[in-house]
Amino acid sequence: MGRGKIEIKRIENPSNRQVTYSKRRHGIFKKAEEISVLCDAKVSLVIITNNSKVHAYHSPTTSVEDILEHYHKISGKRLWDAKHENLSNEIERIKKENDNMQIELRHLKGEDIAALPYTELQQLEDALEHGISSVRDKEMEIYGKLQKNVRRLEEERKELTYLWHCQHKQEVMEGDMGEMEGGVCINPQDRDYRYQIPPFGLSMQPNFHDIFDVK
Amino acid sequence: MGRGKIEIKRIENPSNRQVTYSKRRHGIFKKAEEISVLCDAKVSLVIITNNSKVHAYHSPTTSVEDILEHYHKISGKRLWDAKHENLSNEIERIKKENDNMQIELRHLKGEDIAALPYTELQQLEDALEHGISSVRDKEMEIYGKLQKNVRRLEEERKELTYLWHCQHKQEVMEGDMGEMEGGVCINPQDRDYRYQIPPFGLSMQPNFHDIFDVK
DNA sequence: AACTATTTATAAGA
DNA sequence: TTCTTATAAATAGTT
Repeated sequence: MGRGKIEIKRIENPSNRQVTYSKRRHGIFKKAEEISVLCDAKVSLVIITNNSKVHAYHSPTTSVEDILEHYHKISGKRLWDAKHENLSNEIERIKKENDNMQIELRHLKGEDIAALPYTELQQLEDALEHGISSVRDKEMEIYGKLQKNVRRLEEERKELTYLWHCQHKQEVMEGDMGEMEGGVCINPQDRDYRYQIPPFGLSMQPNFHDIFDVK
Repeated sequence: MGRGKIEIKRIENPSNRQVTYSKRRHGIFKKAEEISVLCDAKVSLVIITNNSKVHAYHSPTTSVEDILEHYHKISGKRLWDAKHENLSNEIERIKKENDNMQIELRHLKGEDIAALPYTELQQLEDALEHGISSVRDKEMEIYGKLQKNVRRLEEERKELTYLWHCQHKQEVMEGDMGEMEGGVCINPQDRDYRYQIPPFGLSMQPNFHDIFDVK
């Protein structure tokens, strides 16, 4: 039906193919509508081009879902039932896993253990022992780092306090009799923490973050 | 396109409708195949008559599922009904829950705690302390019941041994001088465990099940 | 996007 | 039903 007969095989020229697609799509959609009206039938027509463009026609009173549902029921093929079943199975599986974990958790927290046999109680006790010792190890480790941090900060504070002390003395002396050579005026070996509260605003007390940020 | 032009509206005469349906179905299926071949497109065409007969054409290389999947993705319409979405959502939710529990469990078992802040470690320790004390309470309770059970069985054994003892004596006496009145021959107050191993086959040792089945 | 020669589909009749 | 055939409709190639 055209100026010439064509062979039914892939049209290699892309623009020709595109033109033919447009024309024939229009045609087939019209046919689809006509058969649905004339013959009182439900029609679902979906076309996907090789560039993944989708064109679809569905007879007015019915949704895609309805038609496919019907199709899938009658054809006996499982379209999405399989998926549905898979999902359901997975939910079952995960829920079971969930329940087991829930039970284990509750047991570890000492709940719902009334009905447990003695041997399981002992296993539970072992697990808890192991857990608590791990946690305590970790706490000790953190505590150790904390102490090291505190010591380090303490050292720094002493150093700064000492330096401030020297500086102060020097300034006083400068006021009296001019410059003195060098900034160090006390033997470093002898230097010690003589000023409990540093007289400058900067607090040398290690704060929470300094202490706990130990990783 | 026929002997006369027809109006596109439902054909009321059922046999005419049926005839037209057959002819046009043949026509549209042919068109569907042609467009799929000529234009290298995937086609899904499903027709359902008002008597629920289903006729379908699908381009050869693709299954219904593929086309629907594609259609669903690209059109953004929901081919999968609410059920599916609900199932998917539930899976997501449960998986999340699962993950959280998994983490909590591992923590309680002393695993993966390296990166935990100190405060959480302390909470963990508290939880473990609480758990272990519950478990130990329960163990003690069971132990108590066990002891009570053992005592009870011990009592029963004594009783039976005592009774056996009387019976035995009586039988011996019967053999000598006939029947004696009553079965009890020793003051119950005085009865005691005089026979370490009962001489009958029935062992009075409480078995594992007797002891541990204490709920 | 129109046009039109030709093919194709099909309505009505047998 | 199915086959036939006159005719409507679709469309290939062209402009």
